[in-house]
Amino acid sequence: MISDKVRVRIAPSPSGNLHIGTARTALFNYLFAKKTGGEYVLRIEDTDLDRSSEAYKQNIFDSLKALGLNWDEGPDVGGQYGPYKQSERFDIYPKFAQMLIDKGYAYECFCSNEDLDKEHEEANAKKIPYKYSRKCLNLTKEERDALKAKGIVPSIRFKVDSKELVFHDLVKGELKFDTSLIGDFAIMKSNGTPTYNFAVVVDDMLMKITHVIRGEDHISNTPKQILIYEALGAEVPQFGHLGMILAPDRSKLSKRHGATAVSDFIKQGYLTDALLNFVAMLGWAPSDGVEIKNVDEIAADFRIGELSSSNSIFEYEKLNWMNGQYIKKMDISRLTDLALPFLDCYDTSKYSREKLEHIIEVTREPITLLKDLVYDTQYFFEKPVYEEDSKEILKSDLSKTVLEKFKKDVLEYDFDNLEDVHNKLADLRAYFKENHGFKPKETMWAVRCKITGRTRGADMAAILNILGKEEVIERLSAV
RNA sequence: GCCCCCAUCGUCUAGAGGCCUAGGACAACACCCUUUCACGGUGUAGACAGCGAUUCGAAUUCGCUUGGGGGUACCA
Repeated sequence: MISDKVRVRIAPSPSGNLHIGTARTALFNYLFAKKTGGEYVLRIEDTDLDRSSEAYKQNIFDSLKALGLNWDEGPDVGGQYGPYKQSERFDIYPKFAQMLIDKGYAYECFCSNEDLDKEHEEANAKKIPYKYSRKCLNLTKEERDALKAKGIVPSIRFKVDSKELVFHDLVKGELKFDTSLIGDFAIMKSNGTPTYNFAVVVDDMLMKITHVIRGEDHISNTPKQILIYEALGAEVPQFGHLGMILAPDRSKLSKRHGATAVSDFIKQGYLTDALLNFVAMLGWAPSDGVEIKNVDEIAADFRIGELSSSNSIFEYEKLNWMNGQYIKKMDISRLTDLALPFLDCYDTSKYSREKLEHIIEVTREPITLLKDLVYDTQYFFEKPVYEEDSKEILKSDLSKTVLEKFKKDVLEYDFDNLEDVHNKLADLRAYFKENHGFKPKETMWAVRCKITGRTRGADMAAILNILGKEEVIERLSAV
């Protein structure tokens, strides 16, 4: 047995910021571990040194942590099966490759890139599927030594025998492959580093991974990997392949479609809770039909076999809606913490923390993104900027009539008493309705436009309460 | 080209032979509520890709077609 306990992993390669699709894969692994009481490990797959970078690695850490997808074992926290960075495991792979050669499952290949390119071209010209020619399969020891003496460093290829390979996928069901279609593939590059397919198997084996849950772009790697497990004499883990996330044009979600990295979404003002919740609903549905759920609730209801096996399209409408729901319901203090960085274009120091929370509280209702707050709170921090429709409204006789009275009445308002302000405004509406036949809406528009420069915004009483008497009078007097 | 995966409203999905004249959510539209925007409420519109087969009966099973996606590297 590999392990009695479920052990899953998420293995991103640091050749880019944490992609939303990778985040979803991480989520499902996390949920599965959580549900089964298993362990969840993070492994950094940086065998391709040229494309990997420290900054990307850091972004992956930060994003995963921001999402709350904390790992039990990983490069930073350690664990008994480390190291958890492939570049720190380079001494491990050659041993297993050599073992495979010794057992006759692999062989050295001295073909140059040019040789290989030629084989590819020939196959293309003949319109037949490419398979490695096995030119180096039967080289004698003398021939190999001679090649090495010439300074040629070999790669190592896995010898693929023909057979039908079947495995049961956790989400797709039974999957069949004819291995005669797979050519002998490289497991070690001539530079001494392992190829992806080899490194994953060796690591998953050594790290005692029991379930490999990943995107369906890995389906075709799976037979190769199973072959390696078998050659290594290791127990094959269970595989589960998720459908992918596609852009609205049904192509792969990429930068040209906008944000793809979790950190991009966060920068735009998406809440990590909402992001996680949304992405979970791509391919999974709650049994009670309630879609707004936190990770714990999702984990409790999670069954891996219920994952949808088809691709899903990433549309912003629902994400935006969900984000809005979270913003409306989130604890105001926490929301304020998250919102403040977005408001650094204003001098927020003129308000107390209490007042700032109050500002967020009264402006949070209609927003979908935290960055919407920048526009929506402008008139709290700066003088109003009069928009076109407001200017029009203020020009009317109706508005002038209202403001004339309001300006006088306001002296009597108890600005610190929100309820009082509320009632006084109600009186104002009632007065103009009775005496002038103005609609409540029209009365309020006059006040709102004058004070905020806009026709829309937070509750008017709250605005007056926050701004305070002095500021309100000043705005009313300004021309 | 070859191999593999997938196919229910615009989107995310429920549905595992009769409970489906196909349910929910987002978006849309209408109305209600209302000091604006919004929230909330009530409605309307909107889908089983096509064709065959199995069956008394198919969105659900099978086959083909079409469409979409993935893979086909000494990238991961």
